[in-house]
Amino acid sequence: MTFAATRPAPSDARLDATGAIDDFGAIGVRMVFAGGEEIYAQDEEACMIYRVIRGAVRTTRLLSDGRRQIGDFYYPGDLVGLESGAAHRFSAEALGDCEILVIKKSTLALYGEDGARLERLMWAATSRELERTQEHLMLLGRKTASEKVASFLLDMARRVRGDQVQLPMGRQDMADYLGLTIETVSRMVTQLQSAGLVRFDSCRRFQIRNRAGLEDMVVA
Amino acid sequence: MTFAATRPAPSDARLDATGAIDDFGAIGVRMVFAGGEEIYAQDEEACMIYRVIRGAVRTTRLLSDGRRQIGDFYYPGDLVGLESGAAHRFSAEALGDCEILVIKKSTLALYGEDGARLERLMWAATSRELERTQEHLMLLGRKTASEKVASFLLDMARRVRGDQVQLPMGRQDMADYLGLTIETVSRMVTQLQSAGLVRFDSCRRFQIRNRAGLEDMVVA
DNA sequence: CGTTTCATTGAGTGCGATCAAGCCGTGTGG
DNA sequence: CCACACGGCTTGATCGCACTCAATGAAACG
Repeated sequence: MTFAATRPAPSDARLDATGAIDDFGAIGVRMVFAGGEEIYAQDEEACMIYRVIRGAVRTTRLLSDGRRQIGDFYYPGDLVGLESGAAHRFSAEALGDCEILVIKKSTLALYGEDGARLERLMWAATSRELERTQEHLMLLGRKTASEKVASFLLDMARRVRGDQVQLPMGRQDMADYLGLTIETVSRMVTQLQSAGLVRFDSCRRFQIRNRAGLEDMVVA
Repeated sequence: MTFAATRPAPSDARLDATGAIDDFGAIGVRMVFAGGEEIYAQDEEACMIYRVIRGAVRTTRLLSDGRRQIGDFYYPGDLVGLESGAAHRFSAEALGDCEILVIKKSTLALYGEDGARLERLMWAATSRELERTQEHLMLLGRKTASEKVASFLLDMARRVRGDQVQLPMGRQDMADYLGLTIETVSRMVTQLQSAGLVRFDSCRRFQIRNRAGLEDMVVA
């Protein structure tokens, strides 16, 4: 099984227009980021929250010696940057070109009743974020490499309607999310494919061939 | 280096009296739990929150084949059980005898302005919880065994005033928190002690001998 | 067509897990 | 008071999963 790279086109973050999507109404500014661009930095003050409109985002944390951990991946509709009271523990980066609604937290207070409603939404989102992080904890602490990759692929498949799944991230990002090396991820993918559980059409596109079998790997 | 067991005395959970401590005022009921007793179960509906008054609590999650992950340890003043909207992802257990203030979430609404203030407190606590969990993520995903144990001991030492630290948990709990086996934890402790970084007077009591050296192990 | 970048594969290593004693402090009963 | 058993901790020997190092393959781009 051998697939190769797809490179994102580099470009500048551009201010676009005042955003206007469902829950967050006209609050905030829409921005466009190119693949790999930083949305906010680790240790930066956390005064904004970000909502993905199009594309995908990853949050990453770097150790001084270069080891990297990805906190989570975010997709259209998700809120990014809730993580903290003061400073961001992770940085956020565009994963391929994407469009982000940037909202200043302090402005929410100006919107009175609506602002309060949005704050409740943020709390709910923070709570869900915590749940996902706890699930991630279990995966990192107590699952084997093949279980990690199987869990990940199932999780990705859950997000889409059809059975074709398009991955917005490369193998290195998967590895840094799962606490593995890129080589191990690659081997596990090959192994899952050999076992007939999944089928990769290209390195970023797959379908599940045997959902029950895949779910059995994940234990519980 | 060889230390042995200290066994907790078994007893029943007893209802005590209506609690009355700082922020949460007279809301809630104080209860006493014996070491090892379950405070709430995995998958149980999450309608209560719990505040540690005395003793310590661990949250744990079990995989069907017995693998266990500890989410976090909680100490006096900490809120437990914020984790979720609907059902608890982890169970909570007393770690040695302890005293817990149990608060029904729905009653907070009855307290009007005060209730709203407490809800804000809960959000802040949820946010802090998320931060701690993210730190834990980094530890599980990208740190070595010795770094994990060193991080843990530093973290425990941060909680106390003097330089004598008393651990409320045994080696198995440390292992399940750090994503290691009990044997590896034991070896790393021995190793840190041989290196002159810490000194264990008994298996649950230690002091830091070389803080800078210990901090150097943790990378960043 | 060469370069670049990411993915896959192979060979060998090492860290942490597993299996198995042994140790120590505590509790129990003669 | 001592003998013994029990549970938690430590230590040793060995194993194996995932990492490391290295080479190759496959697409995208100038």
